[in-house]
Amino acid sequence: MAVDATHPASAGEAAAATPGRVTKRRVRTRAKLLDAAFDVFAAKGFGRVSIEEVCEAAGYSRGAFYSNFATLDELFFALYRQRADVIAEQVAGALALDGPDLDVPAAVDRVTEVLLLDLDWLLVKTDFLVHAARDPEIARTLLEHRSRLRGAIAERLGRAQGHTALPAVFGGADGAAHAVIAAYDGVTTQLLLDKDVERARAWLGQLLTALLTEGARTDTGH
Amino acid sequence: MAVDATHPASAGEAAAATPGRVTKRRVRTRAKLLDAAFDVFAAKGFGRVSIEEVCEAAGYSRGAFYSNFATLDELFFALYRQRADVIAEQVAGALALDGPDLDVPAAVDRVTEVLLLDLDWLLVKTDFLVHAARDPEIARTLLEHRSRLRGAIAERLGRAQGHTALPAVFGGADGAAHAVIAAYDGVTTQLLLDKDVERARAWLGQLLTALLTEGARTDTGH
DNA sequence: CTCGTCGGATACGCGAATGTATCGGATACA
DNA sequence: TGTATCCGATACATTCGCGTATCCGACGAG
Repeated sequence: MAVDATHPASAGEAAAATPGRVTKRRVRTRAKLLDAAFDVFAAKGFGRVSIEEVCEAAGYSRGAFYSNFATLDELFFALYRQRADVIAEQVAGALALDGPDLDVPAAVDRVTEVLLLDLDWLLVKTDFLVHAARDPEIARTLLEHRSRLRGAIAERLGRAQGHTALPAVFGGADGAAHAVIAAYDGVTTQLLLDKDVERARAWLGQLLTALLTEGARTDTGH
Repeated sequence: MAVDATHPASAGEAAAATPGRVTKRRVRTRAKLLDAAFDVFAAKGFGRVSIEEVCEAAGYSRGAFYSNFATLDELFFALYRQRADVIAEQVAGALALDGPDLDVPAAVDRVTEVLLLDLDWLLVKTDFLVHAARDPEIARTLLEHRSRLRGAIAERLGRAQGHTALPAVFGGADGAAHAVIAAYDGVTTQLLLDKDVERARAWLGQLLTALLTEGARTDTGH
C-alpha cells in the first residue's frame, strides 16, 4: 500500500522555499499524508474531501499539513505525480521484458496486468483527469505524461513491426500507440462502473489484439 | 442552450411528495435551475459548486432551490437524466437515418457529430461518471443507460451484417457495439485534455472504421 | 550532553455554505 | 374579481472548514 517516497523530493517542487536541511521526520510525515490522502480520495472523491479528513486519516493535525503543502490541490498534484511515475515505470518494465522481439499477446497480458490492477488508483486517476480538464496548466502536465507513455509504446511497437504487421489504418506505430491508449481509457470507463476487473482485463486484451493485428485472431482470452 | 424541460416531471422522481397542482411557474424555475446548473457545473466541476452559485446563475435565491430539490446531488442526477435522454434520442435518430441498410462510414460521421459536439456536456458527463463510480445506486442507472445505447448500436450493426462483415474477434454484433462504446470513451478522455474537437472526431472515425471493418481501409479522415 | 533549529500540535478568529422558519407576492380557479 | 393555495424571497442560527499565530517537543550538529 505505502508507496516508497522516502527519497528526497524530486526536482521541481512548487512547495516551501527549499529548507536547508530536509529532516527525516519531514519526509516520513509527508509520505504518510500522501498515502492517507490516496485512501481518502479513493473513498470519497477529491471534491468531497477536506484537509482535516486527510490529516485525521494520516494521524496528524492540520498543522502538519500546512507545514508540508500550501493547498489540497498541491497535495493532489504531488500524489498523482508520485503514483503515476511508479505505474509508468512498471509499464515500461513490462514492455521491455521480452528480448528485442515483441510477443504481442504476452506483452498485452503483462501490461493489462499492471494497468488494470488497482481500482482505487483508477478512481483517483479519473478524479485527476476531471481536475485537469478544467485547468490548462495541469492538463499540459497530464498530456505530457500520456505522451511519454505513448512514446514508449510506439517505440516498442515499431521495433516489432517485422513480426506482427500493424493495420494500415493508423499511420504507423505512433497511430497504433494512440489506439492502445484509447482502448485502455475506454475500458477503464466501463470498469469504473461495473468494477469487474477480470472482465475488463479480458476485454482489453480482445480490443488490443483486434486493433494491433491485421487479420482477426480467434483468441478469446477467457 | 436551454433544453426543453417544460413537460411535466417524468415518472420516478424522488422529489417532493407529488403536489396536487404542478404550477407552470414551478416547472419554469425548475428548468432554469437545471440549465444554470449545467453551465456552472461545466465551468467549475460538480465538486466545487455551491447551491448558492447555482441559484445566483439562475437568478433565484436559495429558497427556490430548496423548494425544488432536496440536495445538490438530486439536482445533478435530474440534470444528467435530462441531457442524457436528449443525446440518446439524437443518437438513435442518427442511427436510424439510413434505410434498412447501414452505410457504416456515413453513420459513423453522423454519430460522432452528435456525440462529440459539446465539450461542456462531456465535462459534466465525466463528473457524473466519477460520481457514479462511488455510488452503486447511481452506477446502476448509468450502466442501464449505457446498456440501452449499446443495444441500439448492436441492433443497428446486426441489421447491416450482410454488407459490411464485422471482425470475428468480438462475438457478433453485441461485442462490436461494446467496442464502439469503448472507442468513444477512449477518445473522450483525450478530448477532455486537449479540447481539440475536430481531431477527436477524425480520430474516432479512424478508430471505428478500424474496429468495424475486417480489412484495413486507407481512409485517412483528415 | 547541550544548544539551536525544525516540525508538528493547539488555539483562535473568520468567512462561507447550509438548512429552516417565516413572510409577502403570484397564480389558479370559481 | 375574490380567495385559497402555492412558490420563492428573506432572515436567522449553526455548523464546518480554512488559514494563521504561537508554543512545545523532537531532532541534528557540535
